[in-house]
Amino acid sequence: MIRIEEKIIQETIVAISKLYQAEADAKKIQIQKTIKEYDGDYTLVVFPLLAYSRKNPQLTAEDLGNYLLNSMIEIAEFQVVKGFLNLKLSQAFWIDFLDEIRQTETYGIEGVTENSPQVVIEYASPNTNKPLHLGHIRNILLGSSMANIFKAKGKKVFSVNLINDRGIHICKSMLAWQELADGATPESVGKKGDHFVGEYYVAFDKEYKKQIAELMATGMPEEQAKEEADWLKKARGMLKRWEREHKKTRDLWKDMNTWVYAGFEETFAKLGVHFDKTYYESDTYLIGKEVVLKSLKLGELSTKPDGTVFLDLTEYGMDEKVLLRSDGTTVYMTQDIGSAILRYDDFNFDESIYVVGNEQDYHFKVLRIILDRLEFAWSNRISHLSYGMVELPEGKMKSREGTVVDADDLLLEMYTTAKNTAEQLGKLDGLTDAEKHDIYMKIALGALKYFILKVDAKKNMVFNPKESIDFNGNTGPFIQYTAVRINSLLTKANADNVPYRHRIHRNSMDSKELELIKLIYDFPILLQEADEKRSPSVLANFAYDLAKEYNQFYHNHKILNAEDEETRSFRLVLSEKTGFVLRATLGLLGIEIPIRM
RNA sequence: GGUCCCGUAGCUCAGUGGAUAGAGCAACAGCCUUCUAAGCUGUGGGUCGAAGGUUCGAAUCUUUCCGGGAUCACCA
Repeated sequence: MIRIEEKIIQETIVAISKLYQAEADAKKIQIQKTIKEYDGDYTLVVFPLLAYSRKNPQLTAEDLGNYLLNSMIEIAEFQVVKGFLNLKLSQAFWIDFLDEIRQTETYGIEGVTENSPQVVIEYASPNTNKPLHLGHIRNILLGSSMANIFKAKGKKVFSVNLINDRGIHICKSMLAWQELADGATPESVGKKGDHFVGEYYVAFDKEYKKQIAELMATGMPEEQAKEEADWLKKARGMLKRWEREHKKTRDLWKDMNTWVYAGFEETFAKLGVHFDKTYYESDTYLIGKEVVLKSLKLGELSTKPDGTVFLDLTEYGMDEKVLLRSDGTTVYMTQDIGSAILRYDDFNFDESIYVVGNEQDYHFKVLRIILDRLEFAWSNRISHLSYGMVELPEGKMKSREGTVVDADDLLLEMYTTAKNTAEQLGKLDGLTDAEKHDIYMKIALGALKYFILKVDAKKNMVFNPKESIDFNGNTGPFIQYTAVRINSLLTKANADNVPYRHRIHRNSMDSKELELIKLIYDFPILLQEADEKRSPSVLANFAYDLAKEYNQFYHNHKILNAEDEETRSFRLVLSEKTGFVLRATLGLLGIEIPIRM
C-alpha cells in the first residue's frame, strides 16, 4: 500500500512536467500535515517550486491544486493560502483506510524474514560493585525499547548485556567484605545481593578516606597517602591474585558476583527486560589482549621503551591510545576490542549498537577507528547510541555524596504512589490482591518508563525526587488510562453483543473522528522515524497525542449510545483501532496496559 | 586550551527550514442522575541564551559571543 504523501509527491512531479515542462527534484516537493488553523489534511509548500513555474506562489498553487484534484481520486478539494496548497482528502479515502486495517492484527508492524538484518544491541552494562541506579534505568529502557522498535521494523534483534565484573573496583568491595563482614551473606542479613555488595564498596571508600587522612596527619603529602593507604594496597594485591587465578580470591569473587547477579536479575525482571546473551568482561579481556599482541607482531601497533603498547591516532586528530599497560595488563579499550570481536564471531551482525552514556562518545569513536586500523572489515557496522545524563535539580548524581537515585527504591516509590492513588480513587474495588498488585505495578512502570522515554535520548534530563513523577497529564498512566477506557468500552460492546465488525459505512465524519483516523494513519511513519532516529521519544510523544485526541473524542461523542447503528459501529471500530495503536506504541516503549484503572 | 553536546513559558519537556512556537505540571475558573473525572473545557504565562549572516521564509542552517555539561587517563 503506497502512502498518500508519497503519491502526492509523485503526482506533483508529473504535474510540474506537464504544466511547466520541467523535471522536478523530489526533494523540493514538501508535503506536511496541514496545521489546525486551516482546512485540509496535507499541505504542499509551493515556494520551492516557483523556479519551475515562474509564476507567483498563488498561481502556482492553484495550477497544482487543479491538476491534483483532477488526477487523484483521493483528493476532494483544495485551498490556497499564500504559498501553501492545502489538500483535503475525500472521506472515502479515510474510511477505506480504516476499513482496510479493520481486520488486521499487525497494522504498522513488520515481520522478520530470512533476509532481515541482524542487529545486536548492548545495554545495561552494569558494574558488579554497586546496585543499579536511575542512570542505568535510562540506559536499560532506551536499549530495550530500541530493541522492540527494531523488531517491529522487521529486524532480527539480539539484546546483550556486558557485565563489568573485574577490576580494581570489584576488588575493593571484596576486600571490605573480607575485612568487615564476618561471613555475612545477603541471605543471613536479608538484603538484596547487589545492595549488600554495594554497601561494602561504600565501606571501602569510607575506610580508605580515613586511612588517607591518618597518613596525611603524619605529614605525608596527599598524593602519596592515596597510594600508600593500607586498604588500597591490599585491594591491588587482590587484583593481582585474581589475575593469577588464585583460588581463594576467585572463589570469593564468584560468590560476591553471584549475589550481585541475583539482585540485578530481580531488578531486570521488575523492569520487564531480558537479554538473549550476557557477556562478562572477565571472559573477553583476554581476547582483546591476544588480538593486540598479534597486531603488535604484525607491526600495526607501536611500543614505548617501557613496554607500553599503543596506537598512534594523531593523524585523526586524536592522541596515542594505550592498549596494554607497561606491566602488560589490559585497559578498558582492550577489553572492548575483545568484546566486539567475540560479538561479531557470535552473531555475524549487520549492526552492533552500544547503548552507552555520552560521556563515552570519545571512547567509541576511538574504538571504531582502532577496529578499522586492525583491519576488521566490520568496524563500520558498530555504532554508539549515546544518551544524556540524568541529573538532579542540584546537578549530577554522585554516589559518594549519596545523591544517587537507587533503581529499586525508585520502583518501590512509584509502586506506592500508584497504590495510594488507586485507593484514593477507589476504582479497583472488588479485585483480588493479586490483580491489584499487577495493576499497581503496571501503572508504576508505565509512569516511570514514559517519564524517561519521552525525553529525546541525546539530551540530559532532570529528575526531581522531591516531586514524584506525575500520574496526570502528559504521563504514562494517562495513556494507559485511555487504553483501559477503550478496552472497557469494547468489553461492554462484546458483552451486549453489539455488532460492529462489519464493513464500515460512514457518510460524514466530524473533525474529531477524522483527526483520530489521521493519527492512526501516521503510526507507521512514526515507527519508521523512531527506527531511523533511534529514538523512542518519537513514539512516546505520538502515543500521548493519540491518547489526548481520543479522550477529546470520547468526551463529546456517544459511542455505545450513538444516535444510530452505523455511527455506533464506526465509532467502535475507530475506538478499537485507536486502542490497538495505543497498545502497540506503548508496547514498543515496554509499557503494558492494566485490566482496569 | 582542543573537540563534542545542550540552552524554548516559573518548572519538566515537544517542535530541527515553512503559516499566528506547542503540551503537561504549578496557579486560577468551570464540567460527574450520561459508555471509567488517572478525564474534558477555559484564563493568564515566550525578545525560542545574545548579536550578525544565508534564505521568499530561521527556534531550526551558519559565524561569533555568553551560560551549562561531557570528554581529551597506563579509570571503567
